[in-house]
Formats: sequence, structure tokens, C-alpha cells
Amino acid sequence: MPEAVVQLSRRERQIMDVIYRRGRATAAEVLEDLPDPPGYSSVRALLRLLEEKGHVRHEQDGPRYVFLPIVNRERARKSALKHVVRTFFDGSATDAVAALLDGEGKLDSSELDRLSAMIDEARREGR
Amino acid sequence: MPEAVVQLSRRERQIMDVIYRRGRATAAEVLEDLPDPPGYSSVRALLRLLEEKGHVRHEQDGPRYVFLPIVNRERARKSALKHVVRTFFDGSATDAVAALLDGEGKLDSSELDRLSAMIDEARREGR
DNA sequence: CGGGATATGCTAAGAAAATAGCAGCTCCCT
DNA sequence: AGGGAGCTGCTATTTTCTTAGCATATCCCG
Repeated sequence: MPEAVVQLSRRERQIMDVIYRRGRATAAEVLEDLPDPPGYSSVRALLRLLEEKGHVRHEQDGPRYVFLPIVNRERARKSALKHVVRTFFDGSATDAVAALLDGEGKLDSSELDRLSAMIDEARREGR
Repeated sequence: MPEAVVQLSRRERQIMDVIYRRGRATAAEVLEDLPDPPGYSSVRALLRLLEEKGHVRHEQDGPRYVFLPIVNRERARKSALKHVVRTFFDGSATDAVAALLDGEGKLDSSELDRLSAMIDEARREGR
């Protein structure tokens, strides 16, 4: 029930995306990956804000900070998928999978095997 | 090619989500579904803005407007999935499917069949 | 060991977002 | 027909976001 989906602002969202993509990132790295990159100071101000709000934390790495998400990737993933499924697929995970299969880049045969295996697995569990 | 993912503000994003979820919506309906619902006027102001920016259009329905997304759901879906896959799954659609299979609610057997069929399909196309 | 490059902390101001208020139009019901 | 309910258009205000600037600390290399 917690899942207090705090609403991030535009930049905050962009920054969190970068951090999730990289797993961890310094202010300079974040800046590198931001669209319409602002000044360095701006990024740092936002990172401080995100930290205050409890979205990231930092570890010291020599002279600089490395920022990490508070919510682990696993959880964040699920939450993101859930939102997409709810918003664009009427809650149907199956439809979402369908879109992934034909939308995203071609999957090679080993990946398809992996998926088949997962489906068999689900079938076994399901009965 | 560029997927000009125009950056929406917090509220704008929320409103677009509502519209995509419902397919079409009046200002009152949008308001209904918004978290931390603001005043009615606020919603309308935002809708007007979204229309100006080209994200939605409206049709007249008797005395009121019904708003619809400009980008059709199909495209919006793909774009949303792509973003999630990129941000949280290192670009691996397969991993995303995996998360969907065990994350989202249980799939019943007919859905699993459907997925199997899609995978076979992909295999056939892929070779 | 000295200086440039790179960091951080803090703060202030400019830009954008979000909200609310008011006037006027339209529909609908009694 | 009269009047309330429900909408829209526009605008003004407040709040939040976003940015940049400056002072200070740390690292690292020649």
C-alpha cells in the first residue's frame, strides 16, 4: 500500500531516468546524459533536491559523489511497467508483451527460446 | 527518426495519462481521475495548453469538449514501452517480457497460448 | 609543493507551471 | 419562458522549478 508515487518534475524525472539507466552516476555523468543539458550547477542543485526528497542517496568516491537510487531497480522496474500497462494496455500484460514482441528490435532465436521456457514455466505454475 | 519526446510537465503528464487510459475524456472526467485534484479551472487551463502544444485535440459533444490524444495509442504505447525498456532493462525487451510474466497478475492459460503463438510467429519471421 | 581542474554548499533570481477567479454562453428542466 | 447547472474563454496570481553564480574544499600532476 505504501507506494507513495511521488510526482517528480520534468528535470527530476530526467535525472532519475539517467540514474536508473546507469545504475549509479556522478553529477558530471548525469549532465552528460541529460537532454538540453543545463549548467553543471543546475544538475547539482537538482541532485541535492532529489536527495532531500529521498529519491537518491550518494556515496563518496574520492572527491566526488556518486548518486544511487533509493528504490532499487527491481521495484522501480515493476512500478514503471505497471504504470505503462495500466495506462496504455488497459491493464493487460499480455497485450503489452505482444507490443514488445513486435515493437522492439528483433529478438534472436535464443531469446525466443528463453521466452518460450518462461511461458512453459508459467503454465506449470498456473495449473 | 527522432521521437521528439516532448517533455511534459508533471500535471500535463498526469492529464495525458488519464486521456490515454480513457481514450477520450472531458475536463470533468480528467479532473475526476487526477491525483490531488486541483480546481476545475486548472484542469481546463492545462487542457487548453496541451491543445495548443499539439498533444490533444477536442471534439464538441453538445455543450462540452471531449479531448483526444493526437498521437494515437498505438504509437504512444510503443514509445512508452521503448522508454521503459531503455531505462530499466538495459534495452532488453526480453528482460522486460520476463518481468511482465512474473510481475503482473497471473495470466490464464488462454493468454499463455496466445503468447506462445506470438513467439512462434516471431520465430518464423525471424529466420 | 603549488596551481589548475574538478568538487561541493549555498543562495538568489529568472522562467515556467499550476491554480484560481470572473464573465458570458448553452443546455435542460419545471 | 425563467433559472439553475454546467461549460468555456481569458487573465491574474501564486507557487514551484530551473538555472546560474560565487565561495570554498579537495585532488592530482608537473
